[in-house]
Amino acid sequence: MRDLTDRQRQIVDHAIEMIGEGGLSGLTMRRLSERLGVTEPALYRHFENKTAILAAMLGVLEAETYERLPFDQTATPDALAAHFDRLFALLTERPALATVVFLDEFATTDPELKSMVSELLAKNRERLATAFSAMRTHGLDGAVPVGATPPSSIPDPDSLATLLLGGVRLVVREWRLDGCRWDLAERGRRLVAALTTTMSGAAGAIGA
Amino acid sequence: MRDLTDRQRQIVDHAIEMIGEGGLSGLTMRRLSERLGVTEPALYRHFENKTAILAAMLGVLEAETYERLPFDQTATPDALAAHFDRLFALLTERPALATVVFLDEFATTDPELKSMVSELLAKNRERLATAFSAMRTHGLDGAVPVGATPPSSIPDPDSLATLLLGGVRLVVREWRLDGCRWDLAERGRRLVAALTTTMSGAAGAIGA
Amino acid sequence: MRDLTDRQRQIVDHAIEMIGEGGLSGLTMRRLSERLGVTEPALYRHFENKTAILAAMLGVLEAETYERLPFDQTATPDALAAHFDRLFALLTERPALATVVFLDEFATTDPELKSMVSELLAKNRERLATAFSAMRTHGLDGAVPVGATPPSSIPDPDSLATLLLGGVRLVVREWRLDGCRWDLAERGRRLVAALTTTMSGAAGAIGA
Amino acid sequence: MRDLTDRQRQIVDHAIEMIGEGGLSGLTMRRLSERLGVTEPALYRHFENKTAILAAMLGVLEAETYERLPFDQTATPDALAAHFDRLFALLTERPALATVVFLDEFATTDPELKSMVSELLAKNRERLATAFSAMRTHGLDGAVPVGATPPSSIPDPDSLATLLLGGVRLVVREWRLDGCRWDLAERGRRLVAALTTTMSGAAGAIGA
DNA sequence: AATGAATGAGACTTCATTCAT
DNA sequence: CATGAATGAAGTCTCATTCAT
Repeated sequence: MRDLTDRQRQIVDHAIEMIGEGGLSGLTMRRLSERLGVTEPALYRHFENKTAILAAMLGVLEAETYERLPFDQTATPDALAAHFDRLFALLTERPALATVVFLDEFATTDPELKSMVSELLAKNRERLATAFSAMRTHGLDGAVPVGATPPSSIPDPDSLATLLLGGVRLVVREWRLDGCRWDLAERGRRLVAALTTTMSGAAGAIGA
Repeated sequence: MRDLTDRQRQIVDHAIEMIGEGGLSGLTMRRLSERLGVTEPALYRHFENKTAILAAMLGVLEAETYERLPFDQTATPDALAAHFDRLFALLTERPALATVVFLDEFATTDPELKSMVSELLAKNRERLATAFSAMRTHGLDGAVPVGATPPSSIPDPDSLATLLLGGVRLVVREWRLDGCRWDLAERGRRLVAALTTTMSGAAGAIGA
Repeated sequence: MRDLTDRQRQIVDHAIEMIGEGGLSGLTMRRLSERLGVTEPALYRHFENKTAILAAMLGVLEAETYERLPFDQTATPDALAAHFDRLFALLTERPALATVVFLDEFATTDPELKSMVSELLAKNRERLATAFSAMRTHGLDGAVPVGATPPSSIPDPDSLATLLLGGVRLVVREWRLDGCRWDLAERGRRLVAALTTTMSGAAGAIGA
Repeated sequence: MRDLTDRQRQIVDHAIEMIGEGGLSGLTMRRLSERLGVTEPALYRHFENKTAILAAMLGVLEAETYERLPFDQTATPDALAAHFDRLFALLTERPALATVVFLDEFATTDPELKSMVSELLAKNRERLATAFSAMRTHGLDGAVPVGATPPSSIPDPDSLATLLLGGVRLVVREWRLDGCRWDLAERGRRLVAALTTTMSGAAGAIGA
């Protein structure tokens, strides 16, 4: 994903906002150009396609999400919670992202974008799964010395990752559907806690 | 709107299939009529407009999903697992539903549909939440006598419901994105198990 | 080429006329629809594509040209002359055809049409070549009895066909470029005569 | 307009190549500028507009064709054959010219170009006609002394010129349509021979 | 109950060209 | 001499919908 020019970045930003407001179908070249105060053909000087705009958007999202939400080296429940706290804060601050980040509509529209979304999704889940794997190895508090018996009761990291990511997606989605009227951060924190405390209980049971 | 005629039901069925193939944007009145072997105006004999078709579709989905997937009275982890097993079987058998059931695209298109989707989603989650509540009250095996101390380590039923529902949605979504090429039932079972066994561990720790 | 409906035929006729006036680039869906007194989308009820219209046009041209210009069984110079007389009369009567019949622009626009044009051209030339072959076999007046030595001085039928067809095409083209201001039939007759009399002379020389 | 600058010449050359590849509609200012490695406005430094480029192109073609294909003073069949041999060699070497040289599409686009094409065509034909006239006067081998009775069987020089030029154009066109896959020189030689030998036969018959 | 024909709005895209820098 | 940014006009095509029959 080559670096975007200022204008390109501007276009992408407006596109995100528009999708936030009216979904993917709310983003048309015409309306996008109007919002930028130019005519439609002007957009084509900066992007080859509408698809190119969407692709750039995915790139920006990936960069922004990953850079603004770096994953802690130490994979503890607290680190996880902090990570998602930052995510919820970001989405609260810029709700349009909430529509776009979890954008599965893309999948049906353009085959080219389909794989991009697919990959992005997979990468997200793998990062989480890796974190859960680490917890299994080093203990939930990261304190288990190397070589010690892992608390094997922590199950299938992949499934845990799917549960957490899916849960987060769902809560964000409901928040959007409800017009962002309630406190996403609070509800989200409870969600993440629900998983991590359950795990703590389970791990503690064995560790005891 | 209730009690669809045969023809209406036929239309809705084809619509489901078409959305399964090409997403919401893959469903056009033209293509729908072609698939039914009639012309477009014919559709308007049976439904007022496209929105009405989608609304009817949601109704059918609700009925079909809920009727074919009755919730067991006994809210035990096993009952949950069985429930979702049935869901995965249904989706494997008729993959088009996988696209439609979790259709959030709807939200952006039509305000009328938006609330329908919202409600459907909420109802789903509440049913699950109720189940988790019951587990908290009666123990995971449903054997805790009324009045006994609940295993309080089972957290926030709403969050658990969101995690499970979200996780299921996500796994189904990935399955579709991958072209339904892997075994949804197997992967899904692992997912549900991941949550219930974690809960068992936690509950057991305290109960012991 | 399935039979065209009345409306389709109407569209094709107007298309021919428009190409006659402004070349292939003079034919736009917008202008075509305007001339028919309808809006653009109406055209798409009758033809899938602009290409489909052009293809139908080629079909009509082939039919009309070949049916209105049947080739005499007896392949004599006079028959040839008569044939082309009919062609020149047809073009004079409906000059738009002159632009379309020899339309090579098609070749560059649409790969699908390219082969249609190619074939049409080849068929035309082959018919002529067959006629020249017959002359070689049966004599220019068709009177040489079977088995007699052919007047071998009549050369390469294919080349003769190319010369004649090419000459006719060129004269028609010049006529169009000059705004159809001179007598195509007269000039065309001289052209055909130039070839056939030359052949007569040559054949006579040997036959003598 | 005369005496193109280096840059102008470069532009025209690329334009020829592009028309060769995609027809007149394959030549756009955008693509032309891309191929030259500059932006569009740069082209307007060198030519007033697209028409000017095409006009310059016609000029170049005329010059190049006529200069590289000088007409022999002696108008004999052999000289004609040699002339066209050189033409076929030129086209084989640079097939793009084949599309451009006989470019009648031009006629429909721009009235200014229309007359240029018309004139070019006429000049071509007249040169040939003059040659045929000379043959009529001086005999096919150029040996008939001035004042002798011309072999009157050689008909209408104008028509002969049209036949030959038209035939050549057609054979070149078919060669292009077939993707330049066969030997143009060989096929072209046969074509020219077909006319000249026919004439020889006819003339010989009388001359004898 | 269905069709044939049409429509208004609007989708994405391309073209030749211009203007300030 | 060239660019970056933009434009007006126009291109083909699709969509949901309507109306007379």
